[in-house]
Amino acid sequence: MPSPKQPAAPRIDVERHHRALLAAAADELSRNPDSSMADVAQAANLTRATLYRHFSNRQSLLKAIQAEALARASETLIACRLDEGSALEVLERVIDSLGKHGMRFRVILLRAPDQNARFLAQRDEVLAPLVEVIRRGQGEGDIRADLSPEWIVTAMASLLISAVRASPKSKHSDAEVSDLIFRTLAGGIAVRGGAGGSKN
Amino acid sequence: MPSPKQPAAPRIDVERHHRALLAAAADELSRNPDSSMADVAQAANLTRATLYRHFSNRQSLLKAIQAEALARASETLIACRLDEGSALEVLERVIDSLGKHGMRFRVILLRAPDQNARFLAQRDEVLAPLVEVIRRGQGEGDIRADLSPEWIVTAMASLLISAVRASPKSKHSDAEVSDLIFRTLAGGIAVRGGAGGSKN
DNA sequence: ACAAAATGAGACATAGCTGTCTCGTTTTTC
DNA sequence: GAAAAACGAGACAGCTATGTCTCATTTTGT
Repeated sequence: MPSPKQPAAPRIDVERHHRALLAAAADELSRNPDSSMADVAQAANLTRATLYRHFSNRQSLLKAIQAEALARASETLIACRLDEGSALEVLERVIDSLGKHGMRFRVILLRAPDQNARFLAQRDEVLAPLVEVIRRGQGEGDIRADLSPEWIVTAMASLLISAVRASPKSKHSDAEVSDLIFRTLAGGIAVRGGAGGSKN
Repeated sequence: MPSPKQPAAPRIDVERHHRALLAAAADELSRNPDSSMADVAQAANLTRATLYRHFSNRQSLLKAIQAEALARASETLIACRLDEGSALEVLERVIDSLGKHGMRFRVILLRAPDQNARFLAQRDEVLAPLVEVIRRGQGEGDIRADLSPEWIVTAMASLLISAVRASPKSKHSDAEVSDLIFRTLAGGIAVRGGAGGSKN
C-alpha cells in the first residue's frame, strides 16, 4: 500500500498574488470605476484567468476591495489613540493618518449605486468611534455644538478625498496637505477677530 | 413651375425634446453614471432613436451635459453679484445659490476619466471669478491668507457636493443646508476662544 | 386639410465585457 | 528530481450596449 502522496501543500505565491490583485484592483478602479477585469489583471501583471481564480466574479472582487478598505480604515482609526488628548488633537492625528493612506480609501466614498445599503451601514459603523470623539469634544467645549457630529465627520471625509484627489497636481507633501485640511476644518476660512463678516 | 413648397419650417417640439433629453440625462447620469442610452431616453419619456437624433452618440451627450452645467454654473455665479459686499457675504450668496441648484451641478464634479484635460480647464475658468473674490477677501482682511484661494474654492465645492449628496436622507431644508455649509467653511469647527486645541 | 418633419417601434450588425473552459508551461514544495 | 498546484494563453458562448437603419404613425405649421 503506497503512502498518501503528500495530501496538501499550501503555497506562498497564491497569497502574494491575492494581495497584488487586490491592491491593483483598488488602485485601478479608484482611477476608473469602469475598468474591465482585463485591465485590473494587467495592472497586477497577471492574467484575467488568474484574477478569476482568486475572485469568482466582478462583484466578489468589489466586495473584497470594500471590505479591505473598511478593515484598514478601522485599523488606522484605532491606531490614532482616540482617547488620548483633546478632540481636536485626535482629529489632527486622524486626518494625518488617513491622508497618508488616502488613495487606498478613495474606494470607500466611490460608487454609490453598487450595494450602498449594506456597505454604507458598515462605513458608518467604522466611522462611529470618530463621531463619538467629536461628541466628546463638543462636551468639553473644544468643538462647536451647533454642528452635528455626523456632519463634521462627513465634512472631514469630504475635504480629505478632495485634497487627496488634487494632491498630485499640487506640489505639497503629505504632511502639508494634512495640515492644510486640519487648519481649514478646525479654524475655518474667516479671520478670527476679523473686520468683515463675523457675526456678533 | 410649382411654388417652392414651403422650404423650411422650424418646429418647437424639437427644442422642447432637446431640453427634456438633456435634463433627463443630467439627472439620470448623476444618479448612475452607468445608465444606458435606453435608460436616459426612458427617463425623458422618449425613445432611444429620438435620443440618437438629438445627440449622435454617447460622448456627444456627455459633452452637452457638461457644457450646459458649466453655462448654468457661470450664470449662477454672475447672478450672485460678486462685487457687492464683503467676500464672506458673497461666499454666503454663492453657497446658497449653488446649493439650490445642487443636483444640476453634480455632473461637473463627476466622472474624471472622461475628458478631464479640456473639461477641467473649463471648470477652473468658470470658477476663476470666485477665486478672485476669495483673493479680494484676503486682501481686505476678511479671509485667512494662509490658505490658497484655489484650495478654499475647492473646499467649498467639496462640502457642497457632499452636503447635497447627503441631503435627501437628512430632513433639513435647502436653506438650512446652505447655512450649515457656510458656517462650517467660514467659522470652522473649533470654538473661537476655546479651551482646547487652539495653537498659541 | 395638407405636406413636411419628427417620432415610435423594432430589426440589425458590431463591439466589448463577462464568465467558463481546456491545455501546455512554469513554479512551489517535499 | 517528481508530484501537485498555480499560471499563461487562448478559445468559446452568452449577454448587453452601441450605433444605424427602415417604415408606419403622429405631430406641427401653413
